Amino acid sequence: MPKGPVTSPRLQDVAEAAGVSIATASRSLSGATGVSAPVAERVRETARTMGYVVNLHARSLAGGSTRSVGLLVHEIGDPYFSEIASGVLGVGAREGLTVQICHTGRDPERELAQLRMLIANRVGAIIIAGSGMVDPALQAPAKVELQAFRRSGGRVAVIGRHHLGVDAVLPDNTEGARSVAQHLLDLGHRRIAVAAGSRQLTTVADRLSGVEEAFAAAGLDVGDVPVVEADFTRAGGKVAADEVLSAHPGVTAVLALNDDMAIGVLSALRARGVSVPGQVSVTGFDDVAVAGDLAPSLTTVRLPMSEMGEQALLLALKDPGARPRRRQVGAELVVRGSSGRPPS
Amino acid sequence: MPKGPVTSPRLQDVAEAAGVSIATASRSLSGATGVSAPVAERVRETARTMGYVVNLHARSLAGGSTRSVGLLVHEIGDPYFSEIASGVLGVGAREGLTVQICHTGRDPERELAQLRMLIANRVGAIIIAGSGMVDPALQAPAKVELQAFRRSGGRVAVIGRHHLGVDAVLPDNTEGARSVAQHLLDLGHRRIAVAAGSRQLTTVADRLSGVEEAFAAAGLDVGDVPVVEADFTRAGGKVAADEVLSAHPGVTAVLALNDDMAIGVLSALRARGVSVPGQVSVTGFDDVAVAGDLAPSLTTVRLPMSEMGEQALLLALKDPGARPRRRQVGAELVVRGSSGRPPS
DNA sequence: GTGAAAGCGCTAACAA
DNA sequence: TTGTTAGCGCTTTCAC
Repeated sequence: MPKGPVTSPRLQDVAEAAGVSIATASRSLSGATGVSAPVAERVRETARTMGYVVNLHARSLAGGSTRSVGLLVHEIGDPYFSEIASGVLGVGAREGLTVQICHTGRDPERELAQLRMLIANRVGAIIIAGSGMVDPALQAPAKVELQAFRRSGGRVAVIGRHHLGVDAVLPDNTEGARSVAQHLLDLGHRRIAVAAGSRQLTTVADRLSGVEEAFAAAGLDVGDVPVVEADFTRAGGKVAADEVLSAHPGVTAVLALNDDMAIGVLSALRARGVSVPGQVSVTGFDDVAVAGDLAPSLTTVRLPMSEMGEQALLLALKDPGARPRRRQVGAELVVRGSSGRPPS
Repeated sequence: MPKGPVTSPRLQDVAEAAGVSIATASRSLSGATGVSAPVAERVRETARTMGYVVNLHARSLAGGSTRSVGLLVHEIGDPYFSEIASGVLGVGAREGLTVQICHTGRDPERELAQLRMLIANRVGAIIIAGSGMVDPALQAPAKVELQAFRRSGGRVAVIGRHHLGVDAVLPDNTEGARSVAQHLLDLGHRRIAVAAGSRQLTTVADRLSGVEEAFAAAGLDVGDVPVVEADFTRAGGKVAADEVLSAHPGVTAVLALNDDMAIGVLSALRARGVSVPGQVSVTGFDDVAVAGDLAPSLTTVRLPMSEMGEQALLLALKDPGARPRRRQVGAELVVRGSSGRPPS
């Protein structure tokens, strides 16, 4: 952008003003050892009065190191990702790192383009948040890029299951889904519909398998359980709810595979005059901040998103291990007002 | 971070492999003119097969220009800011810019530190989102820093704050607040409490003045209207609601100055068994994505957050004008289920 | 159309 | 403790 006469003071200028060499000035300002205290202080003072700000591009070019990380999310406006981002920004600030955030829009091509951009920016670490794809082929180009990045010294961590062969923070999607399904079964529900996102998403696949596990253990025929696939969003939840109501009118509970869909389901049920949980129970997954403030408040599975973001960055910052590390994080059932006994 | 032997191919390597000079290679890859088509294509092909990725630090050092922008938000986990960020990331991606996001936590000191970091990163533009402080002294250091940044060619735009003397996207807080207050008056409410954030925030001050304007026009004594000051958050909304119920039991409507507080108010009222809008009406401000999905759905004032983010970046990207530009954005009343006539 | 060479602002040997 | 100097990887005159 700036193309004109950009004129910020350089280290050179500070050094001259302070009457020292550029090397001494550099050492003073970067807090390195080997400078006498009074000299260092004088340099810092001159820099301050001149409004000098180090040029990090020059620093990282010369020093070879970077103090920045990249974060790839599907959509920052989505609470799931914004809470993860919050965690990442938090430790980033603590560690003095700058964080570059990019949208992928769940599109492998855009993901790849943004990945390249981050690599071009020579970030020290890349965090990828959000579900992977069940089909490894879709992520193959990204994998190639990432491995080259790691070979050249970059660190990578992902949140959620991926076929990327890197450090990962893994929420226990299967167990979480099993527990919320079990919760509905315990309440006495037998006619349960699942509102799911695309089965191409590993998150959906994992959660679905947890649900099926619980159903199977309860002696239900998994084949009989309607699984409605729609967008993994609020709008998708509405679509799914409408389909459930029209195609499976006897259903007494809708188990949505994320909170966003659950909110859409609640909204669609309200619009149709179906009482929750009186006629139909609804559950979600993730426990986004607003889940507890909905009416009825949403029964869901809590994932510590912010903490997952923190963990991912911390993992990436660690010395690289010989093989990929995994940080399992718990998924805890949170029972609130949207689930109850089925109508008798 | 990476300190070890980082070895990505350099432009030099590509040039050698393609059998051209480094200058020609540079021109070919940056899409500059003055290279024959076949040569350019050959260079690009070699670069591709070698996995070459330009080093943007080197590029901006040499070229003096940057393709990155900084975005300062109070807290990315807050939907208000995450929706703004979404807009910024959107045009950023379209324009091929990287976006660095920082938290300020509404703390002038952290804001200043993050600002310095962005400047050190030599971003081309800085976007600051979120309310400013009524007291200009609190922002004085930031203002100094920003002006130096602009003098050295940087662009700046703010969202929803004044006093900084830069391009600004300004939601019409006063008019929006006036219209929602008028809405409550039209419904017949006379005993209205306001749930406000700190009056130190310009956003709060502006919205408050709109509310008072409406009240005064209706012949109400503004001094009689209880204004409860609390955190400008969900938790603050709960606190405010509790205080309203205990100190001003006759109130028939709570006008919250943002949706976050309104959600807290709704939650507190529900906990106390107060029906909305039967006994008490509640209104918000911002229209965050979830506002329409609450129960009752929230009457509020819509701000086009995502669009505000887009506008701000577009403004910053424009050629700098002689004097600060302002993009006024409308604040539109959205009547939903949380407001109704006062109990008779 | 292509190449040689001079920096961009800084860090990090190496000398003194 | 301080200074000198050689790059980091790239863009961009200026010659050819």
